Amino acid sequence: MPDITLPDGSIKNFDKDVSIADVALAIGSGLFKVAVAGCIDGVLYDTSHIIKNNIKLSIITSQTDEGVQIIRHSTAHLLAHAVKQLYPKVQVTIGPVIDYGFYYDFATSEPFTPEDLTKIENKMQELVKKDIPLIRTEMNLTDVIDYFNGINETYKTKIIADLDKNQPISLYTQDDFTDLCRGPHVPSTGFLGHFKLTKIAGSYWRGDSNNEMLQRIYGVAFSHKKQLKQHLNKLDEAKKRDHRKLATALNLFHLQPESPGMVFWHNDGWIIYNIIVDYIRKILNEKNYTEVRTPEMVDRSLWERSGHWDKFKEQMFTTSVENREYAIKPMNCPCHIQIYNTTLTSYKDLPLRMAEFGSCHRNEPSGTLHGLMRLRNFIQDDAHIFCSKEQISSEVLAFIDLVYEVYRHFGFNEIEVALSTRPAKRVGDDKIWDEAEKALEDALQKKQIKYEIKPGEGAFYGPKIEFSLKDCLDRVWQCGTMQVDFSMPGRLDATYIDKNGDKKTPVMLHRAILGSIERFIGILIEHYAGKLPFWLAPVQVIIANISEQQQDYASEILQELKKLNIRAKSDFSNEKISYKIRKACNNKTPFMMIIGDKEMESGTITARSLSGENKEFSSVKDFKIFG
RNA sequence: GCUGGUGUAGCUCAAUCGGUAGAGCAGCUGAUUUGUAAUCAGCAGGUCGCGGGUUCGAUUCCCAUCACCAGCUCCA
Repeated sequence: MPDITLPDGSIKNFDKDVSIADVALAIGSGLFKVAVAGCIDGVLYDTSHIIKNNIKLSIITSQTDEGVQIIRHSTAHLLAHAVKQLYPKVQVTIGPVIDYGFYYDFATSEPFTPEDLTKIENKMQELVKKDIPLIRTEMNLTDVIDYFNGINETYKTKIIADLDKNQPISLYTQDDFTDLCRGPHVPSTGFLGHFKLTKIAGSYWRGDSNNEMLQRIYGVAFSHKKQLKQHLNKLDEAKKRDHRKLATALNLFHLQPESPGMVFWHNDGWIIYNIIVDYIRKILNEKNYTEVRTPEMVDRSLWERSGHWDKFKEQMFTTSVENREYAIKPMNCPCHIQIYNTTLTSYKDLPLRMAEFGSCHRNEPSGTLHGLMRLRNFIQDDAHIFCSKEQISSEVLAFIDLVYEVYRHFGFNEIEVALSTRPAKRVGDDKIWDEAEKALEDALQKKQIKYEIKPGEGAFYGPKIEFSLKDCLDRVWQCGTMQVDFSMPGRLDATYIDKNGDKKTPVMLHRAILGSIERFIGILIEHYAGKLPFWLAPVQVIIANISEQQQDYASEILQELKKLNIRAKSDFSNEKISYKIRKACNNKTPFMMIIGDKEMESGTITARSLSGENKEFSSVKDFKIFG
């Protein structure tokens, strides 16, 4: 005879054991219709779960986050169900929930086609209409293995092998389809329906590229049609922000097959590039960095000593000249140590901060190249800080502040931070790694920054803090980084003289704020949908005349703007003003100054912002950005 | 690198069930002299990604290759 306490504190009493669904119905039929699960003591259960004891219960509806997660999970099962009905030979593997939806990996010799996707989607809708109940059963391990072997689902038996052998294993059955699953699930397929299959792709069994390839189907799912529609619209909008499309439209750069992963910067793109470099250079000067420039191509022997030849060889471009083998630099660090080593350094000189806008080449796998985001040649706002162990903490802390300051200046507030720890392929002993990882972790905790730990993802010479930004399709790209390196200075014989006159090996901090300048520009373009803020816009002002009579006067205005270091251009073409405005808007130029007889007579200027707002100024000198 | 898809004019996209391609925008020329998101007309523009094969004939079919797109794996 359970007493059930609801979240509002009220207690429902029942004279017999009840299911969560019964409780929902007792509260109201409206709630019953949207109840997808129940939560007891923080654990989620199906609505069919029978309650025997006095407990606290909250009903999970399709309106809540948890409810939507369950809907997505059940939709993945629905997808597998539909696929099995249409293609009985296909084997099912796993189907987890992801942001906005789900995917399901299938093992099949015949890959799915886009036409299949439509067919599968229709079949899924058919199953939704039938409102098939999802029934949970439990079995012991051997029975489950027998069952899946019996229906020739060998991947399922492999998954079961990894499960806890002492726990009963739960299965969910909908009609003729049964899947291994922890649950919970919606009561019946009628709770689903607001989904769309979005893409087909290959994936590896257990995420290992040595394993066989599976066929993955991605989908999005929501509890309401409106949300699904909104999401699909958002994706469409996001595609319009794609930096590759915008860069073509705005004539910023291009890529071509003869040099995959390497950029041809056009004038306007290169202007943006230089503005960014100038800004960073100014910041570095304030923060007491020096700037250097080192060779692009260095003899193999240096890379052997630095450890790159051993750990990084596949990703380096090499070339031979006069029987000597060279590598085009993938990183600047060994070269910076060469400069460091040319002078005898005292502990008083530390920390020594050496920056370079260094061009790096890395032989990235062809399938990973992606616009400006993933290139084979890019320039980093790289620097190496040579310091003593005692100085690590303050340098890392100062750098974290600097990263946030710079990102804010560019208009970014959403920054993801991760700590990547020692990889399998590495140099330096574990004691050194312990110290290095701790140094970074302490700094993050001191700054009270939320971060994710990525085990095994550090650089081969040291752990790193990663600062990442998202692109328009929510893909995360690492930009800034701070890496502690106790190994390379020693390998390349860097030393300093300490207080007692003894030779010591400095610690080296590898750090970049923007990371790759190219990638950062890609993210900027998408972040602003091409409408860069005034200080970054390659063309800041377009002067347009109404008719030919004002052309000379407009030319004078143009010259005045240029004298004020404003990047201005003219549009004196034989077009109507509305056409010129349209053109400037399409080019995302922040301001126009339209010169007609009125302006010529009064000597004033009227500026028009990209959003269409007009403001009058008494002279060019008085012009201030607005809007 | 792996799986699947795509590749036609500067851009966005048609067409040809095998008979060497067409539109809009951009460009150029001319007319128009215009007041806040497209004035009109004309012209020019393509070895149909590159290389083979089949065929009387290939942009179209087949093979190979390169690049791009999506995802996976990787990623400093």
